[in-house]
Amino acid sequence: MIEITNNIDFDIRKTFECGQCFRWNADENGVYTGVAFERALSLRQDGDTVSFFCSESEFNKVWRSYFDLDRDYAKIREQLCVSEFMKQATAFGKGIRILRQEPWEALCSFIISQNNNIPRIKSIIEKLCEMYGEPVQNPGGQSLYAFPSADKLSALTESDLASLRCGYRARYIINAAKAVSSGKLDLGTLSKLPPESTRAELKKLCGVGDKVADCTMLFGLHLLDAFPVDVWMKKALAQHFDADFDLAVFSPYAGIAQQYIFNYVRNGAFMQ
DNA sequence: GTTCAGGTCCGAT
DNA sequence: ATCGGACCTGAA
Repeated sequence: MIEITNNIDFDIRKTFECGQCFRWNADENGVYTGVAFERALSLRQDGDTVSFFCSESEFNKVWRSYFDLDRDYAKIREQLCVSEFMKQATAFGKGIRILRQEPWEALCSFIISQNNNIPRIKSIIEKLCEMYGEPVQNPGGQSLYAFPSADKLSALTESDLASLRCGYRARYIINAAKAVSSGKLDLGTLSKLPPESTRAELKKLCGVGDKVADCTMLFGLHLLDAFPVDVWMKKALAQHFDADFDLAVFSPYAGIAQQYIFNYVRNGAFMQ
């Protein structure tokens, strides 16, 4: 087990519940368990101490980067405090960190998320993992599965995904898997292109528009300036920002700003 | 029965 | 270029 102490800027609940990911779940004791990079992890938090139930080498090799622990979010929040609203949003979201999720998982998950609600999104993704993901070792006992590879999904047909009940998105998933698996879309080099090209490449996929492309960039490619705008963000921008507001003031962290704003308008009334 | 949910596609202007 | 309707699904 690894403990991070005196940890003033990492709140695992906020990080997992702020809407960026779909596969981390808490048990009745507040212990979160999830899977990434074909590994299961459980972790818990007491005050400013976060305990990772894994070896030190695994923590350093996988999870330190996954949780973006070497970035100074306090400093970024200072930059983002350009208005009273942003002061409130950043204060409310203090402790959120943008996860470095796997590119394919992010792309596929946000394709599934379109015009859908969160409980269904989660259940579709879990079913997808149970059906086609590789089982991972889990000291905690319960069966856990990795997110299925694009290669694996590229060999499926829409009828193979029928039991997911994901509707018209099944076609999008398989098409995207084929593009990635064949190399037509190279997720490995995508983040090295100019951001507008990255976005354009993603949007070539059927079922990937602005929102899904931006979520893939922010959450899957860790391009922190990507700024996904969904219905909640539209409302927030209309209500709390001038019409001529220039997002460039958030650069290069517009995506982190987005997450604070989204979390504040979406969860503000219910969490604290 | 209707509406809604972290949008996108497609055809009509 | 922009706009509106259709779209799988299942919970409320």
